[in-house]
Amino acid sequence: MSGPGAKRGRPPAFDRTTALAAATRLFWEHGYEATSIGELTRAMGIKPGSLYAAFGDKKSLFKEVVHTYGRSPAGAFVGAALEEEPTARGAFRRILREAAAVYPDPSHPAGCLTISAATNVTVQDAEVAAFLRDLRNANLAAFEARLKTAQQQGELSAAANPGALASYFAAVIQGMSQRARDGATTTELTETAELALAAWP
Amino acid sequence: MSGPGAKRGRPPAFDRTTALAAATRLFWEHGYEATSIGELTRAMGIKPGSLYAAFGDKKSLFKEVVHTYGRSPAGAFVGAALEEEPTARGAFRRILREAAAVYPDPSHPAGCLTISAATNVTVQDAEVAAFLRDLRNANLAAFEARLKTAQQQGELSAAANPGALASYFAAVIQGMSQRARDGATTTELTETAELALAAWP
DNA sequence: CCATTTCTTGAGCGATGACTCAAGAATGAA
DNA sequence: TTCATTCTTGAGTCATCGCTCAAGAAATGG
Repeated sequence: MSGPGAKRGRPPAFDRTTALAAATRLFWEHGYEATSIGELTRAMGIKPGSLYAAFGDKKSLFKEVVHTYGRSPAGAFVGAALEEEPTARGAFRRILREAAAVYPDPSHPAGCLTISAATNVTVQDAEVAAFLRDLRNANLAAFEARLKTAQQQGELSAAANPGALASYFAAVIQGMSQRARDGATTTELTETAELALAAWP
Repeated sequence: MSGPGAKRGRPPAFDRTTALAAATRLFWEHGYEATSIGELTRAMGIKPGSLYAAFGDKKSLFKEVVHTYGRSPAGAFVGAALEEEPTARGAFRRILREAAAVYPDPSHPAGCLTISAATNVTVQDAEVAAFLRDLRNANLAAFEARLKTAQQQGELSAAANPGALASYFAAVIQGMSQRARDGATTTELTETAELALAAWP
């Protein structure tokens, strides 16, 4: 008797989700190139052969890590605020305050994986750096789009500059991630967030 | 006949300063670990033996690079502004505007070497990451000291929070460096700088 | 001239990087 | 039981890593 979901062959000896979470922690903490396959297999509790069979090569594993990170609470709060908050000002206030709470949270590595995991790469891994940079610049574009909408709806004055504001908030958020990795606390980053909001026109 | 400055032995076939500049470009662009000895020797125009004789090991070379970078225009403008400007507000205005001009300058790699050259390191090079982090946090402390002085001198109101302001400006500057590496232009970063200054109490 | 000193050079060291593969083990299907 | 399928395992691939060293070359001192 076999259920409809029964798989043939030997079943995997590890849980794919928890293994991916272990890989996420390592990439988050040390970045793409500074995390070796040996460290990954040890943390994930599997051998190289199993890793390559389940996730493909190192780049594929990293991209899957980034993808799931972007759907996790620590990675999705920006998009959620942009979608859920009725006003642009409310959205950026929430983004900055949540960043101040999330980035130094000791339950995971400090800062934002997308911001800091591929800063230093060799030439042959330039593709990985470009992958994260495109994600960051897509976020910047989403900021600008939200601010332009606010301007059209009258929330933001016609004299305001949506592109400049978007670039400013992006810089502040990326800086907050860096500061969290340098040891800044939630209290400190909350003060930064409130000061940053003072620039709202 | 020998001049008083005459050195014995075979003279070096390369200029130490230009070789160091070549190493600086590589570390600035790719970071500490992503720059190999092979790339360094090729860019510096010397062989490994000469490099190790002249600069010690890779860590020593990197620290010397960071040291000279900190004395170059691109690395010294922060300290110069803090010392030379009569008011704290003038100092931070100048720092932010110069950062907007320097970070995307195409005559050298984008951003700040101290901020981005050791973000992703393996465990055995944690010392290098700590070395740069200490420099960044020393800069933060200098910010706070300057703001406290301004408060004592009456430039800054007693209600203002020097520590919070220092942390805020540090985050903005680190974010501007990141944004420059992501392709932000001087125009864009100048707008960021002006918006950041709006937070001044 | 020769001796001494300093630098260059090319070969090569051991360790580690990402990655592969044949052989064995664990399952469902027939 | 036997087969087919899927996963695990350990050994091992080649390339590159940081780094070293003996031998030779280029300078000065005597």
